[in-house]
Amino acid sequence: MQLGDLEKQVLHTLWQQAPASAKEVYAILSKSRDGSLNTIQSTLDRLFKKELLSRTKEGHAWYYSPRIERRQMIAKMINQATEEFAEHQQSGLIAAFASMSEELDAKQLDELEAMIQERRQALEGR
Amino acid sequence: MQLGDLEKQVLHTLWQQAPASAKEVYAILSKSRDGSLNTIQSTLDRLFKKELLSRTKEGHAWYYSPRIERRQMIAKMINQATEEFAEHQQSGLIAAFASMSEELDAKQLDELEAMIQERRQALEGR
DNA sequence: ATTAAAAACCGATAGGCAATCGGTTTTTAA
DNA sequence: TTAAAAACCGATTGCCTATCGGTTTTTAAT
Repeated sequence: MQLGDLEKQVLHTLWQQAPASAKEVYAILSKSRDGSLNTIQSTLDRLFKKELLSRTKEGHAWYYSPRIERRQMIAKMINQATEEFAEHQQSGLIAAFASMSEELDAKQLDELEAMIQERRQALEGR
Repeated sequence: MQLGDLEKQVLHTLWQQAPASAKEVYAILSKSRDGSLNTIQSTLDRLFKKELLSRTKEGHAWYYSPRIERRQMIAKMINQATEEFAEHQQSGLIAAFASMSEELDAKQLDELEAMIQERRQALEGR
């Protein structure tokens, strides 16, 4: 899944505020970039066709929402990256750790462990 | 950094066996794909210009090697993904964990913790 | 119902980049 | 010196994003 710059900006916008119509997205993005409403519209359309957005008709216009959360998107990208480059298919996160641990300091390791604990709790509570 | 399919295949090849000349890479890749030596040559050239490969002249031909290890490449892709999509720039790995932990089971958590321990050892030993 | 405005939809175009390869120049070694 | 090998150059194709003009469809007001 390859995303262009504008597509990413539109996704960002919708993660902050959804659902939103083409006009609304345009209103937000036109503060920081040029281009016409039509361009936003076809970008929304492209994202919709890529199944990254859902949409419902509210009154007159389509209202778009992301189909996946930001963090799921990140997870997806990480899985994609590791699939493409890792030797043996391991869990994306395990591969990620193997690849990045050398840059982590003690504090970040603490942070990670805290998150692991949290996750363990969540697993137990079922 | 955007990489095409062939570029990835060439990188894979060189991670397995480097340095290698265009001819050597071609010999390996032509087992599983069509295309001419020239195509491999220009792909190597593109990767070289992208600074993903280094090369030295050994005798008659250029011999190419990856400039970064596989795992560094993965780390790079992960950092790129998180930069593009994360809200606040946190460490790529921390973002990754936040994004992916929900899919981890107890066994994988154990694995992660083991790696964290290893990393702690490495940090102490200095 | 009619019509004007709003929005969606369609199609064309430009630009960037990977992949591809023919042909030419340069290098090497016999 | 020259034939073979390799590098280098340039052109082409195809794919995809971004862009927007123009047309059709939908909506809402009179």
